[in-house]
Amino acid sequence: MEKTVRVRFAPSPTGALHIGGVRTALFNYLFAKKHKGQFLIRIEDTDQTRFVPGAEAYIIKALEWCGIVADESPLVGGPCAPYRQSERKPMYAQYAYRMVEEGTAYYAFDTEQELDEMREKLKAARVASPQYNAITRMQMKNSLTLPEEEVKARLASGDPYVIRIKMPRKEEVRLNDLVRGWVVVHTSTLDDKVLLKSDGMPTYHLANVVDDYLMKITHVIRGEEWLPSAPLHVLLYKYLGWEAQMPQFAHLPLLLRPDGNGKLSKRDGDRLGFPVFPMDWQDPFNPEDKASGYREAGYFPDAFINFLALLGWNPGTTQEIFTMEELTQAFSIERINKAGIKFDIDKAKWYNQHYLRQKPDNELAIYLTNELEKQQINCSLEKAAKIVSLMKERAIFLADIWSEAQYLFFAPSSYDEKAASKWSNEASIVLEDYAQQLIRATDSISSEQAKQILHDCTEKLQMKIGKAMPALRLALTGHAAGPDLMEIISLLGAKEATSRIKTALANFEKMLG
RNA sequence: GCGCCGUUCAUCUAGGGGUUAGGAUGCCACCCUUUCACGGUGGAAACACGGGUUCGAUUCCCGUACGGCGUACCA
Repeated sequence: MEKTVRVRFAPSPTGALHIGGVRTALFNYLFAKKHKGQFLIRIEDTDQTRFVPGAEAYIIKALEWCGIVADESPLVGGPCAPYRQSERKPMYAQYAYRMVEEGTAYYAFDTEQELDEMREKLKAARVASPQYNAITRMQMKNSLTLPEEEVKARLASGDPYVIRIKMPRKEEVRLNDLVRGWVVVHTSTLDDKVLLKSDGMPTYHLANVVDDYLMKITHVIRGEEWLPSAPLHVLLYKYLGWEAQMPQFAHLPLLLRPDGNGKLSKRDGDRLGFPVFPMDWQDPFNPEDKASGYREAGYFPDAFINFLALLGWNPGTTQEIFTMEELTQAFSIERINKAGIKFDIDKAKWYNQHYLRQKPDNELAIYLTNELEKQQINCSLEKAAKIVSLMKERAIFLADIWSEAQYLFFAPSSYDEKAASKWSNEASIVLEDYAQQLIRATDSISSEQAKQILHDCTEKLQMKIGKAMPALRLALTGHAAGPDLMEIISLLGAKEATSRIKTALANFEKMLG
C-alpha cells in the first residue's frame, strides 16, 4: 500500500543555485534513491519579472556536476510534463476559481496603493501585524464586501483582480513535520495570501500545492524558510479536497553565515573568501552579478557532495567519508537535525584534501599535463603521474599540485629569503662537491643514485647530511620546503640539477662575499 | 512588533534521566622525517541561563536570553 516515493526539487530560476539549494536537492535525491523512487526537478518561474536567462540551465548543469540527475525534469521530460510552471500556467486558475465558488477564496480588486494605505493605517493604529486578514478584508475592495453586481461588472470589464484565500478566523492548523514533529499554528496569525496574481499566474503557494498534487509528490523536503507558510499549504490541500494525497513535509535546517548573523547568502561568499555556488556564475544581462563556484575553486564534486551531505544530517556512526551510493544507503530523514548550521569552509577543504589523496595518480596526471600544455610544456603522462604522486600529499586542490610543480619545469628565479639567510660556507662546499659528482652521473638519474652520491659527498667532507639538505633544496627549488629532494633531482635530471646548483652557488658566493 | 523554529567544545556533530559527555574539522605539543606536508600519539576545548518534575537532570516540562526564518500580486 506504500506509494512510490516521489520528491521534487523546485528552484526558482532567478540566478545561480545557492549551495543551500544544492543541499536541498541532494537530500531530496538521496531520499528518492534510497526508497527507489523518483526525483524530479520542477522550475518555479511564476514570477516573470524575476526571470533570469541562463539560470535554469545553470541549475541543472550544477546539479549534474554534483552527480544529481533528475528522473523527470524540463530537460528530460516525464509523465507530468511540462516541468516549468510558466508552461503550466493554464492549469492553475481553475483551482483558484473552484475555491472561490466553494467559498474558501475570493476576488480582491485592491490596487497596490490601496494595499499600502491599509498597511500604513494599521501601522499608525499600532496593530500588531498589518495584514490582509479576516478582520481587515471587510474594509477592502473584494467580492466579500462589494455588491454582487459590482463584482460581476468588474470581472466582466476586465478589472484587474487577484484571488485570495479566505483564511478562517479561528482555527488551528497542524502538521506533522518529519524533522520537527507537530507544528501548530493558529489561523488568526495567518493572512489572506494571494493565490492567483492579476497577471493570471499563480503564486508560489498555489502552484506548489497544485503541482505537488498533480505530480503525485509524496514528500516535500525543502528549506526551513518555508515552514511559516506550510500551514497555508496544508489548508490549501484541505480546501482543494486533496488531504488524503497531501505529501509529508520535512523542513531542513538552514545554512547560516560562519561569522554570526543571518543565513548564508549570495554575497557572503566572495566577502568571506569561499564560494557559495557550485559553479561560477555570471548573469548574461547583468555582468555585475557574478560569483565564483566550487568547481572552479578546485573542489571535486564527490568531496563537495560528501561535505554537503553531512551538513544537518549524520549517519549516526562515526563514518564521514561517503560515496553517493553509500549516502543513499545511509540516508534517512529521521537523522536530519533541527538546528541551523554555521557554514565552515575548513571542513570542505579537509574533504577535498582527502578525496585528492584518494584519486589515482594517472587520473590526476591528465589534469597536470593539460595545465602544462597551456604553458607549452611537454610532459609525458608517466612523468606527470610521478610528479602527482610526489606532490599530492601536500595539496588540497589540484591547483596546488601545479603551483608546487612549477619548479620542476622552471629554475628558481628567486630564493626563499629566510632559508637563503641561513646559507653557509659549509653549504657551498658540499654543494660544490655534489655538483661535481652529479654531472658525471647519467642524466636520467634515480633518486637512489642521487642520494648515494650525496651521502658520499657528505661523508668525504665529514658533514651531516641534514646540513646540506636545506641548501640543496634552496638551490634546486628556491623554496624552504617541499617533497622528497632526491625524487626532485631524479625528475629534474642530473644535468638540470647540476646547473641549478651552480647558479645558486654563484648567487650565494656574492652574498657571502 | 507579531508568528513559527531552534540552542552539546571555535565549527560540524554523537548521546541521552545516573557517561571520565564520544567523534570529526581547526588549533597546540610530541613522534616520524633532510624540510614542509602526510601519518601516528597526546592535549586544550561544550551540554545558554533560571525555575520546576525527580533520589538524581545536559537529557523531561515551563519561562528567560540568544539566534534563525517568516511576516509581498518573491520564491
